[in-house]
Amino acid sequence: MQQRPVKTKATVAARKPPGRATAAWGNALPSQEEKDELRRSSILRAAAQCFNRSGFHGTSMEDIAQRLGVTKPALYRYVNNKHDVLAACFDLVMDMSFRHLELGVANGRNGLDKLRRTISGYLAELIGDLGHPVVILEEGALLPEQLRGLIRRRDQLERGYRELIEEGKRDGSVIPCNSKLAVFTIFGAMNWVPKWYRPNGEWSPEFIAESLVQLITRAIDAHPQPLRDYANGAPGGHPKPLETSHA
Amino acid sequence: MQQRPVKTKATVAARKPPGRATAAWGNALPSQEEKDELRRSSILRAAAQCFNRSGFHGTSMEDIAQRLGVTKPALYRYVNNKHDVLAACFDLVMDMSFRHLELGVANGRNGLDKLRRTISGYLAELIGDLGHPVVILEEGALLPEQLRGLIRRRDQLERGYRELIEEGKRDGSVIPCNSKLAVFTIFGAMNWVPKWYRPNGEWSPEFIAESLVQLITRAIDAHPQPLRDYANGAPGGHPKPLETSHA
DNA sequence: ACTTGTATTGACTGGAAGGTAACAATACCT
DNA sequence: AGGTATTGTTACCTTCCAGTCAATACAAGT
Repeated sequence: MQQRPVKTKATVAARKPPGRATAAWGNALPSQEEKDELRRSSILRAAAQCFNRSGFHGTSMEDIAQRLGVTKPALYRYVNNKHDVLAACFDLVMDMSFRHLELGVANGRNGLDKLRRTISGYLAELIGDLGHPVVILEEGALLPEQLRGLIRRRDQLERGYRELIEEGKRDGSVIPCNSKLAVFTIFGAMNWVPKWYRPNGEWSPEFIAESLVQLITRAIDAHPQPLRDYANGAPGGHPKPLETSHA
Repeated sequence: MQQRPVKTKATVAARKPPGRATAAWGNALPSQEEKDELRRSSILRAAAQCFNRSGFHGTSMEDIAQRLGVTKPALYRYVNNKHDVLAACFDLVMDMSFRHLELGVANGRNGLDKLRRTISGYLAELIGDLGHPVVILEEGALLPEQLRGLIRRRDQLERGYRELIEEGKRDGSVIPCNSKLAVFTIFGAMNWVPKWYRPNGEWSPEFIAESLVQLITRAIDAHPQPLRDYANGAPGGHPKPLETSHA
């Protein structure tokens, strides 16, 4: 019996288990569904890297395949089409964003502290692994219904950020300000990172994440302190590839 | 005698003047070169709008032509190819950026004030006319030599910003901070504007530009004051097209 | 070794888009 | 009106790319 290729999570779940022993090796080695999902997320990571570099339309499916050492048709066993790949990337970014928002809300002591933790977590993950789907640009490439879904989630995320700012205003940790504009400013500063950050640069990821958080949140901090640990003096630093320079 | 189409400024300058009277109407109506240049910049404006919305690869030459009410081949009378259009757009952005930097340097009273004026001027022009070529994204679409030129100019611009920050550190208007990171943060916040700003929104361009400048520069302000004129309270505001929401 | 289901590929198709060339229309001068 | 430079269009060519399919290599159980 020839089975159709596995494409979506739903399809994966619907496949009936093969006749093979289902729990040999104590489930130590990945099951069929897990292997599929592993490959699928590999594709998403590679796609995100390409999209970040060249944009959606500037990336071909062969580019993605090449990065994985396979050929284009192999991808289509795990994804339906290019638009779904982009949408899935956006989904992952939003998942990650909400995760850090929840962490910040849970652990922060006041509005500003919650916001700091949220931003810090997001930045750390963003910087630590650019393979992570950033893809904040190119939303316009989504199909209309996909775009609607993304906008709904992004608006929800922005509301979460704004609520932290409003909370900070009430508890006195944040200055009076327009929370919408503040969030836009914060998002801009955060999402600009992939434009200039490159691994093997002159700063460690931790330094960058921490410094950026301090810089960004100082704009709305009711009791601004001097920045800690700022690397001052001549940047000097290591040379970088020309493509991104910023010297 | 059939003349080849006019493409570049150089080509335009090289054309010998026609036998027609050269200064009729007291030069009140545009000369040939001026007409060409007008149409050329119309193309660049339309292209920039398309690029901002859909990215370089997501925009076809027919999209640009349609926005101008002509057909694709008409464009090629004034433009060599799509990459040149993109490069020209970037050039215009850089011209504008440097113009405001020089204005800020000339008129500001100290480092921070110069920076404020620079940012304010840039933002005002950016917001006032989104037709202005923003195109900050999609640099990767440039051809290698074009990219080299852009990076050189952008690095120069960033250096100009950094020098203002350093000056502010010396004169006490700016806190000790890493000027590179500060500039990246500022650029991110500024260049994110096209992502969320739409005309006919709930705020006036002046309000947005002024509020953003205050927010952004407060991050490195040695003597931060409360924000002036911030629009507080419930955003309420007018509904916006769904595509961009941010509700 | 044989069989069965899995994973990947080479070859192909249709459509979109950059770019060109010959032709048509318009404006402008005499 | 007639001629001429200018401006724009229709038709076309070529390249690139998303997506498909039949055929092939691979893995694993028996």
